[in-house]
Amino acid sequence: MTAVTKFTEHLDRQLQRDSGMPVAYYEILVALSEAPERSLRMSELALVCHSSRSRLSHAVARLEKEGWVQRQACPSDRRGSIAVLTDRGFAVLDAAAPGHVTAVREHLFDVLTPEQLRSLAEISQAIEQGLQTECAKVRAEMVEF
Amino acid sequence: MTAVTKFTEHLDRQLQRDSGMPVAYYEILVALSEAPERSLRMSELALVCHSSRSRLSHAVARLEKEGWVQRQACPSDRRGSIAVLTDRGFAVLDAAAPGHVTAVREHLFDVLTPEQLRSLAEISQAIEQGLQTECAKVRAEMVEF
DNA sequence: TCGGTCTGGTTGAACTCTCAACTGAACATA
DNA sequence: TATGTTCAGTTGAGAGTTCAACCAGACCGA
Repeated sequence: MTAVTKFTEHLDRQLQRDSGMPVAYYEILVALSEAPERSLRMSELALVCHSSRSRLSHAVARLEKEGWVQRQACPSDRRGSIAVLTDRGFAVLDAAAPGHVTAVREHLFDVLTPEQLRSLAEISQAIEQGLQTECAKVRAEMVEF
Repeated sequence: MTAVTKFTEHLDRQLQRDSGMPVAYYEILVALSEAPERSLRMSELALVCHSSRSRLSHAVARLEKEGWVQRQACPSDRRGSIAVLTDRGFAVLDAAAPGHVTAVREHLFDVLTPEQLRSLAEISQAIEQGLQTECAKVRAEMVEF
Protein backbone atom coordinates (compact mmCIF):
# COMPACT_ATOMS: atom_id res chain seq x y z
CA MET A 1 0.00 0.00 0.00
CA THR A 2 2.90 2.33 0.70
CA ALA A 3 4.30 1.73 -2.76
CA VAL A 4 0.93 2.32 -4.38
CA THR A 5 0.12 5.50 -2.52
CA LYS A 6 3.57 6.94 -3.09
CA PHE A 7 3.39 6.04 -6.76
CA THR A 8 -0.03 7.53 -7.39
CA GLU A 9 0.78 10.60 -5.32
CA HIS A 10 3.87 11.12 -7.41
CA LEU A 11 1.93 10.84 -10.66
CA ASP A 12 -0.80 13.13 -9.39
CA ARG A 13 1.64 15.75 -8.25
CA GLN A 14 3.58 15.62 -11.50
CA LEU A 15 0.49 16.03 -13.64
CA GLN A 16 -1.04 18.68 -11.41
CA ARG A 17 2.16 20.66 -11.41
CA ASP A 18 2.97 20.36 -15.12
CA SER A 19 -0.52 20.40 -16.63
CA GLY A 20 -2.88 21.64 -13.95
CA MET A 21 -5.11 18.60 -13.75
CA PRO A 22 -5.43 15.53 -11.55
CA VAL A 23 -4.84 12.09 -13.01
CA ALA A 24 -8.56 11.35 -12.97
CA TYR A 25 -9.18 14.17 -15.45
CA TYR A 26 -6.26 13.17 -17.59
CA GLU A 27 -7.79 9.72 -17.90
CA ILE A 28 -11.04 11.18 -19.09
CA LEU A 29 -9.24 13.08 -21.81
CA VAL A 30 -7.32 9.95 -22.81
CA ALA A 31 -10.48 7.88 -23.01
CA LEU A 32 -12.14 10.48 -25.22
CA SER A 33 -9.10 10.89 -27.45
CA GLU A 34 -9.04 7.16 -28.13
CA ALA A 35 -12.75 6.91 -28.88
CA PRO A 36 -14.16 7.23 -32.40
CA GLU A 37 -15.04 10.86 -33.16
CA ARG A 38 -13.23 11.67 -29.90
CA SER A 39 -16.60 11.32 -28.21
CA LEU A 40 -18.35 8.97 -25.81
CA ARG A 41 -21.64 8.81 -24.01
CA MET A 42 -21.35 9.71 -20.38
CA SER A 43 -22.21 6.21 -19.23
CA GLU A 44 -19.63 4.62 -21.50
CA LEU A 45 -17.07 7.11 -20.35
CA ALA A 46 -17.85 6.33 -16.72
CA LEU A 47 -17.34 2.65 -17.45
CA VAL A 48 -14.04 3.14 -19.21
CA CYS A 49 -12.73 5.44 -16.48
CA HIS A 50 -13.92 3.24 -13.60
CA SER A 51 -15.74 6.31 -12.33
CA SER A 52 -19.16 6.82 -10.80
CA ARG A 53 -21.73 8.75 -12.80
CA SER A 54 -21.71 11.53 -10.27
CA ARG A 55 -17.97 11.91 -10.21
CA LEU A 56 -17.80 11.92 -13.98
CA SER A 57 -20.55 14.50 -14.19
CA HIS A 58 -18.65 16.85 -11.90
CA ALA A 59 -15.41 16.18 -13.66
CA VAL A 60 -16.79 16.80 -17.14
CA ALA A 61 -18.41 19.99 -15.89
CA ARG A 62 -14.99 21.20 -14.86
CA LEU A 63 -13.37 20.09 -18.10
CA GLU A 64 -16.14 21.84 -20.01
CA LYS A 65 -15.57 25.06 -18.11
CA GLU A 66 -11.92 24.73 -19.07
CA GLY A 67 -12.97 24.40 -22.70
CA TRP A 68 -11.39 20.97 -23.12
CA VAL A 69 -14.60 19.02 -23.51
CA GLN A 70 -18.06 19.81 -24.84
CA ARG A 71 -21.36 18.14 -24.10
CA GLN A 72 -23.81 17.34 -26.86
CA ALA A 73 -27.29 15.88 -26.80
CA CYS A 74 -27.53 12.23 -27.80
CA PRO A 75 -29.71 11.91 -30.91
CA SER A 76 -30.81 8.32 -30.35
CA ASP A 77 -31.68 8.63 -26.67
CA ARG A 78 -32.89 11.94 -25.42
CA ARG A 79 -31.85 11.11 -21.86
CA GLY A 80 -28.26 10.68 -22.91
CA SER A 81 -25.49 13.18 -23.32
CA ILE A 82 -22.26 12.84 -25.24
CA ALA A 83 -18.91 14.23 -24.19
CA VAL A 84 -16.65 15.38 -27.03
CA LEU A 85 -12.98 16.25 -26.76
CA THR A 86 -12.35 19.69 -28.25
CA ASP A 87 -9.25 20.65 -30.22
CA ARG A 88 -8.03 22.63 -27.27
CA GLY A 89 -8.59 19.62 -25.08
CA PHE A 90 -6.61 17.47 -27.46
CA ALA A 91 -3.79 19.96 -27.49
CA VAL A 92 -3.67 20.02 -23.71
CA LEU A 93 -3.62 16.25 -23.60
CA ASP A 94 -0.92 16.18 -26.22
CA ALA A 95 1.20 18.46 -24.11
CA ALA A 96 0.54 16.57 -20.90
CA ALA A 97 1.08 13.05 -22.17
CA PRO A 98 4.87 12.86 -22.53
CA GLY A 99 5.54 13.92 -18.97
CA HIS A 100 2.99 11.55 -17.59
CA VAL A 101 4.16 8.63 -19.69
CA THR A 102 7.73 9.27 -18.69
CA ALA A 103 6.81 9.35 -15.03
CA VAL A 104 4.99 6.05 -15.31
CA ARG A 105 7.79 4.35 -17.17
CA GLU A 106 10.44 5.73 -14.89
CA HIS A 107 8.82 4.62 -11.66
CA LEU A 108 7.01 1.50 -12.72
CA PHE A 109 8.36 -0.20 -15.80
CA ASP A 110 11.99 0.74 -15.39
CA VAL A 111 12.24 -0.47 -11.80
CA LEU A 112 10.82 -3.92 -12.54
CA THR A 113 12.25 -6.87 -14.44
CA PRO A 114 10.24 -8.38 -17.32
CA GLU A 115 9.61 -11.35 -15.05
CA GLN A 116 8.22 -9.09 -12.33
CA LEU A 117 6.00 -7.27 -14.80
CA ARG A 118 4.48 -10.56 -15.92
CA SER A 119 3.97 -11.53 -12.32
CA LEU A 120 2.39 -8.17 -11.48
CA ALA A 121 -0.07 -8.56 -14.32
CA GLU A 122 -1.16 -11.94 -12.98
CA ILE A 123 -1.45 -10.65 -9.44
CA SER A 124 -3.51 -7.68 -10.53
CA GLN A 125 -5.83 -9.86 -12.49
CA ALA A 126 -6.33 -12.21 -9.55
CA ILE A 127 -7.19 -9.31 -7.24
CA GLU A 128 -9.53 -7.79 -9.78
CA GLN A 129 -11.36 -11.06 -10.30
CA GLY A 130 -11.69 -11.53 -6.57
CA LEU A 131 -13.39 -8.17 -6.35
CA GLN A 132 -15.51 -8.88 -9.39
CA THR A 133 -17.17 -11.80 -7.63
CA GLU A 134 -17.54 -9.57 -4.58
CA CYS A 135 -19.40 -6.98 -6.60
CA ALA A 136 -21.65 -9.73 -7.88
CA LYS A 137 -22.25 -10.80 -4.29
CA VAL A 138 -23.22 -7.28 -3.27
CA ARG A 139 -25.51 -6.99 -6.24
CA ALA A 140 -27.14 -10.28 -5.27
CA GLU A 141 -27.74 -8.95 -1.75
CA MET A 142 -29.33 -5.84 -3.16
CA VAL A 143 -31.81 -7.98 -5.01
CA GLU A 144 -32.89 -9.68 -1.80
CA PHE A 145 -34.51 -6.49 -0.56
CA MET B 1 -4.29 0.45 -11.49
CA THR B 2 -7.77 -0.95 -11.94
CA ALA B 3 -7.09 -3.64 -9.39
CA VAL B 4 -5.67 -1.17 -6.92
CA THR B 5 -8.47 1.36 -7.21
CA LYS B 6 -11.14 -1.28 -6.95
CA PHE B 7 -9.42 -2.82 -3.97
CA THR B 8 -9.00 0.42 -2.04
CA GLU B 9 -12.48 1.58 -2.95
CA HIS B 10 -13.85 -1.66 -1.60
CA LEU B 11 -11.95 -1.30 1.68
CA ASP B 12 -12.95 2.32 2.02
CA ARG B 13 -16.58 1.59 1.42
CA GLN B 14 -16.59 -1.32 3.85
CA LEU B 15 -15.00 0.69 6.64
CA GLN B 16 -17.11 3.75 6.00
CA ARG B 17 -20.29 1.70 6.01
CA ASP B 18 -19.48 -0.45 9.06
CA SER B 19 -17.55 2.01 11.20
CA GLY B 20 -18.18 5.47 9.81
CA MET B 21 -14.59 6.36 8.99
CA PRO B 22 -12.34 6.35 5.95
CA VAL B 23 -9.33 4.07 5.82
CA ALA B 24 -6.97 7.01 6.37
CA TYR B 25 -8.49 7.65 9.77
CA TYR B 26 -8.47 3.99 10.67
CA GLU B 27 -4.76 3.94 9.98
CA ILE B 28 -4.20 6.82 12.35
CA LEU B 29 -6.00 4.96 15.11
CA VAL B 30 -3.99 1.82 14.38
CA ALA B 31 -0.71 3.72 14.49
CA LEU B 32 -1.61 5.26 17.83
CA SER B 33 -2.84 1.99 19.29
CA GLU B 34 0.48 0.35 18.49
CA ALA B 35 2.59 3.15 19.90
CA PRO B 36 3.83 3.18 23.49
CA GLU B 37 1.33 4.95 25.76
CA ARG B 38 -0.98 4.89 22.75
CA SER B 39 0.45 8.28 21.84
CA LEU B 40 2.69 9.82 19.20
CA ARG B 41 3.92 13.25 18.27
CA MET B 42 2.13 14.67 15.28
CA SER B 43 5.24 14.58 13.13
CA GLU B 44 5.94 10.93 13.98
CA LEU B 45 2.35 10.06 13.30
CA ALA B 46 2.50 11.78 9.93
CA LEU B 47 5.58 9.75 9.08
CA VAL B 48 4.05 6.45 10.11
CA CYS B 49 0.82 7.16 8.23
CA HIS B 50 2.56 8.45 5.08
CA SER B 51 0.49 11.59 5.52
CA SER B 52 1.26 15.26 5.11
CA ARG B 53 1.31 17.44 8.21
CA SER B 54 -1.67 19.36 6.99
CA ARG B 55 -3.75 16.32 6.25
CA LEU B 56 -2.94 14.79 9.59
CA SER B 57 -3.79 18.01 11.36
CA HIS B 58 -7.24 18.10 9.78
CA ALA B 59 -7.76 14.41 10.37
CA VAL B 60 -6.80 14.52 14.03
CA ALA B 61 -9.07 17.52 14.48
CA ARG B 62 -11.93 15.40 13.24
CA LEU B 63 -10.96 12.42 15.37
CA GLU B 64 -10.70 14.71 18.37
CA LYS B 65 -14.18 16.09 17.78
CA GLU B 66 -15.36 12.48 17.67
CA GLY B 67 -13.70 11.91 21.05
CA TRP B 68 -11.41 9.18 19.76
CA VAL B 69 -8.15 11.09 20.08
CA GLN B 70 -6.90 13.85 22.35
CA ARG B 71 -4.14 16.36 21.80
CA GLN B 72 -1.65 17.14 24.54
CA ALA B 73 1.18 19.62 24.70
CA CYS B 74 4.63 18.13 24.28
CA PRO B 75 6.68 18.73 27.46
CA SER B 76 10.11 18.58 25.83
CA ASP B 77 9.35 20.80 22.84
CA ARG B 78 6.79 23.50 23.26
CA ARG B 79 6.11 23.63 19.53
CA GLY B 80 5.11 20.00 19.48
CA SER B 81 1.80 18.38 20.19
CA ILE B 82 1.07 14.80 21.04
CA ALA B 83 -1.92 12.81 19.88
CA VAL B 84 -3.26 10.24 22.34
CA LEU B 85 -5.77 7.50 21.59
CA THR B 86 -8.63 7.64 24.10
CA ASP B 87 -10.40 4.62 25.54
CA ARG B 88 -13.38 5.36 23.36
CA GLY B 89 -11.09 5.56 20.36
CA PHE B 90 -9.58 2.22 21.23
CA ALA B 91 -13.02 0.67 21.57
CA VAL B 92 -14.04 1.99 18.17
CA LEU B 93 -10.87 0.63 16.64
CA ASP B 94 -11.42 -2.69 18.34
CA ALA B 95 -14.87 -2.90 16.82
CA ALA B 96 -13.72 -1.83 13.37
CA ALA B 97 -10.66 -4.04 13.06
CA PRO B 98 -12.17 -7.48 12.44
CA GLY B 99 -14.24 -6.37 9.48
CA HIS B 100 -11.36 -4.52 7.93
CA VAL B 101 -8.91 -7.34 8.45
CA THR B 102 -11.34 -9.81 6.97
CA ALA B 103 -11.87 -7.64 3.92
CA VAL B 104 -8.15 -7.34 3.36
CA ARG B 105 -7.53 -11.06 3.75
CA GLU B 106 -10.47 -11.99 1.60
CA HIS B 107 -9.54 -9.80 -1.34
CA LEU B 108 -5.79 -9.77 -1.14
CA PHE B 109 -4.22 -12.67 0.69
CA ASP B 110 -6.79 -15.29 -0.17
CA VAL B 111 -6.70 -14.62 -3.91
CA LEU B 112 -2.91 -14.89 -4.19
CA THR B 113 -0.60 -17.87 -3.91
CA PRO B 114 2.29 -17.73 -1.41
CA GLU B 115 4.58 -17.44 -4.39
CA GLN B 116 2.63 -14.44 -5.69
CA LEU B 117 2.69 -12.79 -2.27
CA ARG B 118 6.45 -13.06 -2.12
CA SER B 119 6.67 -11.64 -5.60
CA LEU B 120 4.33 -8.79 -4.75
CA ALA B 121 6.45 -7.87 -1.76
CA GLU B 122 9.54 -7.64 -3.96
CA ILE B 123 7.74 -5.62 -6.60
CA SER B 124 6.39 -3.19 -4.05
CA GLN B 125 9.79 -2.71 -2.54
CA ALA B 126 11.33 -2.03 -5.93
CA ILE B 127 8.71 0.59 -6.73
CA GLU B 128 9.06 2.20 -3.35
CA GLN B 129 12.82 2.40 -3.65
CA GLY B 130 12.50 3.91 -7.09
CA LEU B 131 10.35 6.63 -5.64
CA GLN B 132 12.64 7.07 -2.68
CA THR B 133 15.48 8.11 -4.92
CA GLU B 134 13.04 10.35 -6.78
CA CYS B 135 12.10 12.10 -3.57
CA ALA B 136 15.77 12.60 -2.86
CA LYS B 137 16.16 14.09 -6.33
CA VAL B 138 13.31 16.51 -5.74
CA ARG B 139 14.76 17.49 -2.40
CA ALA B 140 18.11 18.09 -4.07
CA GLU B 141 16.44 20.36 -6.63
CA MET B 142 14.78 22.30 -3.86
CA VAL B 143 18.15 22.97 -2.34
CA GLU B 144 19.35 24.54 -5.57
CA PHE B 145 17.05 27.49 -5.04
C1' DT C 1 21.91 38.58 23.18
C1' DC C 2 20.21 39.68 18.85
C1' DG C 3 18.84 38.78 14.24
C1' DG C 4 18.06 35.08 10.78
C1' DT C 5 16.65 30.68 9.67
C1' DC C 6 14.58 26.29 10.40
C1' DT C 7 11.06 23.31 12.27
C1' DG C 8 6.40 21.70 14.15
C1' DG C 9 2.05 22.44 13.62
C1' DT C 10 -2.30 24.90 12.39
C1' DT C 11 -5.48 27.31 9.45
C1' DG C 12 -8.55 28.69 5.47
C1' DA C 13 -9.62 28.55 0.77
C1' DA C 14 -10.07 25.99 -3.33
C1' DC C 15 -10.83 21.67 -5.20
C1' DT C 16 -12.35 16.80 -5.66
C1' DC C 17 -15.08 13.01 -4.22
C1' DT C 18 -19.14 10.69 -2.22
C1' DC C 19 -23.76 10.11 -1.21
C1' DA C 20 -28.47 10.83 -1.60
C1' DA C 21 -32.08 13.17 -3.80
C1' DC C 22 -33.89 14.64 -7.93
C1' DT C 23 -35.44 15.45 -13.13
C1' DG C 24 -36.85 13.62 -17.42
C1' DA C 25 -36.94 10.19 -20.68
C1' DA C 26 -37.67 5.24 -21.84
C1' DC C 27 -39.92 0.99 -21.06
C1' DA C 28 -43.23 -2.46 -19.43
C1' DT C 29 -47.65 -3.86 -18.28
C1' DA C 30 -52.38 -3.71 -17.68
C1' DT D 1 -53.67 5.32 -22.70
C1' DA D 2 -52.45 5.43 -17.78
C1' DT D 3 -49.29 3.93 -14.22
C1' DG D 4 -45.40 2.28 -12.18
C1' DT D 5 -40.58 1.13 -12.80
C1' DT D 6 -36.07 1.55 -14.59
C1' DC D 7 -32.39 4.22 -16.66
C1' DA D 8 -29.19 8.41 -17.81
C1' DG D 9 -27.52 12.11 -16.01
C1' DT D 10 -27.30 16.23 -12.88
C1' DT D 11 -27.24 18.65 -8.62
C1' DG D 12 -26.10 20.14 -3.78
C1' DA D 13 -24.46 19.27 0.57
C1' DG D 14 -21.01 17.33 3.38
C1' DA D 15 -16.49 15.36 3.99
C1' DG D 16 -11.52 14.85 2.88
C1' DT D 17 -7.33 16.56 0.58
C1' DT D 18 -4.09 19.92 -1.06
C1' DC D 19 -1.71 24.06 -1.20
C1' DA D 20 0.03 28.19 0.45
C1' DA D 21 0.26 31.28 4.16
C1' DC D 22 1.00 31.72 8.73
C1' DC D 23 2.44 31.59 14.00
C1' DA D 24 5.40 30.32 17.51
C1' DG D 25 9.14 27.95 19.43
C1' DA D 26 13.91 26.14 18.66
C1' DC D 27 18.43 26.62 16.85
C1' DC D 28 22.62 29.03 15.30
C1' DG D 29 26.21 32.24 14.10
C1' DA D 30 27.95 37.02 14.95
